[in-house]
Amino acid sequence: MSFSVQSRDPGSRARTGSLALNHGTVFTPCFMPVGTNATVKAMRNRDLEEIGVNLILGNTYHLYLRPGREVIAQAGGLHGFMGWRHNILTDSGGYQVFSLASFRKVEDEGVFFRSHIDGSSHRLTPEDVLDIQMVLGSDVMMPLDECTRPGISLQEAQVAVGRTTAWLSRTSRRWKDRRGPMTGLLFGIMQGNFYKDLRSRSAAEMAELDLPGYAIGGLSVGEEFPVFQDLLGCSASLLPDDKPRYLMGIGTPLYILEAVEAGIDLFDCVFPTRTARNAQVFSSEGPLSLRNEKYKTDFRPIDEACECETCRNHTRAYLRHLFKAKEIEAAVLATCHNLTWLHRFVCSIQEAISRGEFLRFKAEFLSSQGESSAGPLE
RNA sequence: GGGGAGAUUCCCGAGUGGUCAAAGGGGGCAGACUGUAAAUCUGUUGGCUCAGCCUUCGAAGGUUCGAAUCCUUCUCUCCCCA
Repeated sequence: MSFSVQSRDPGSRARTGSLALNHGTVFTPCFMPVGTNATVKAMRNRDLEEIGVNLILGNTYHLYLRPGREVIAQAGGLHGFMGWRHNILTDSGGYQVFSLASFRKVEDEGVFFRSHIDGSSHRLTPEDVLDIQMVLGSDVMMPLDECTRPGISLQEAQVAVGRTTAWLSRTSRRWKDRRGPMTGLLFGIMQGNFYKDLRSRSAAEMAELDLPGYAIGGLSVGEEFPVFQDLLGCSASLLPDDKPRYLMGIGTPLYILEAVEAGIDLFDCVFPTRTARNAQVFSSEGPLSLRNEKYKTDFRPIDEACECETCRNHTRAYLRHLFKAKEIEAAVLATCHNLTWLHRFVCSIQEAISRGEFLRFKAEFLSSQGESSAGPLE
């Protein structure tokens, strides 16, 4: 068994655990920075190592289109290609079925789509997607799924979740047939849109496949926070307790706290890296928009309590200047801060769970984030 | 000394009688961003007692129902010839 629960919070479903992967053991709860194109934007591998990151996310769809599986195969896999010695989880491209909806057509056999880069036509089956991830040498592979937007009808959601489940069976069969000693783990992905019955059915059908881990997909796709909260609680409780649970696509403090409370072990999100490039940074007092005029002569670090390289060496006023001047270093420093800050935040959550004080930690954190606990955190 | 071009809202710059508080950039200010088509995108950017009114297109006069746009004079800038 690659996953084991280490401690449980008495007041919630939160737990700590360890997940043994091919490139090292990951302690959970764990936030994975997103490195879609074989790089976490604005970060060098060494920067990530210094932060303490040992699991990042890559994207099969993007890497398939560019540089292409042949290049990465010749490089001996994605780790070697990008020079990353630690773990990589690869997303399948299921999210692009959602985010690039105007470019694709979904059929039972697979996804037909036009490249967002050059418009060329492609077809990817669930088997193709698994095969590509095996070429990449992913430590955790995600199956092709159909991520749907909020507001679709029950009938549409049924079709999508049925297809996702069927694709997962095919992916699982392929994985079991072809895996060797160093093959990465395959996780299932729950879908079901915002229909609890469908979520329940999806979970039950996934569990029959007895996979090493299970993910919740199709949340945080534009729904209101209470809707997210409700579906998350329900969805997480449907997944097996002895397997890692991965909530896909969340990464703000508030969402992470909700996820951990619901028993989630892994999560990933572009939010910390993207918003850093757009001048928004986390702090213990809530998020800061570094371009704002009020920081013009604010010579304090982003967060007095943060020990990241940015906070140790630079001020808000300097960061604001770099953003205003459109200097590359602005993105580097802000990204470094956000990933460090979030990593420390998740480490604190781990410690709180170990002490059995997760709910207290959550309450204290939320009250420290200014007047609104929900607004600025999102 | 002679000839020519031009002065527009924070900047550049379009506009040549009404639909112009004035296109488009830039800059400024603010907002968004959650399995990355994102170092991106959106809003806003004269004033006020704000569905209306006032002030504004180098300055001052004038023509006209009406002018940033036409006429006169002036100021300044740039280019060419002596």
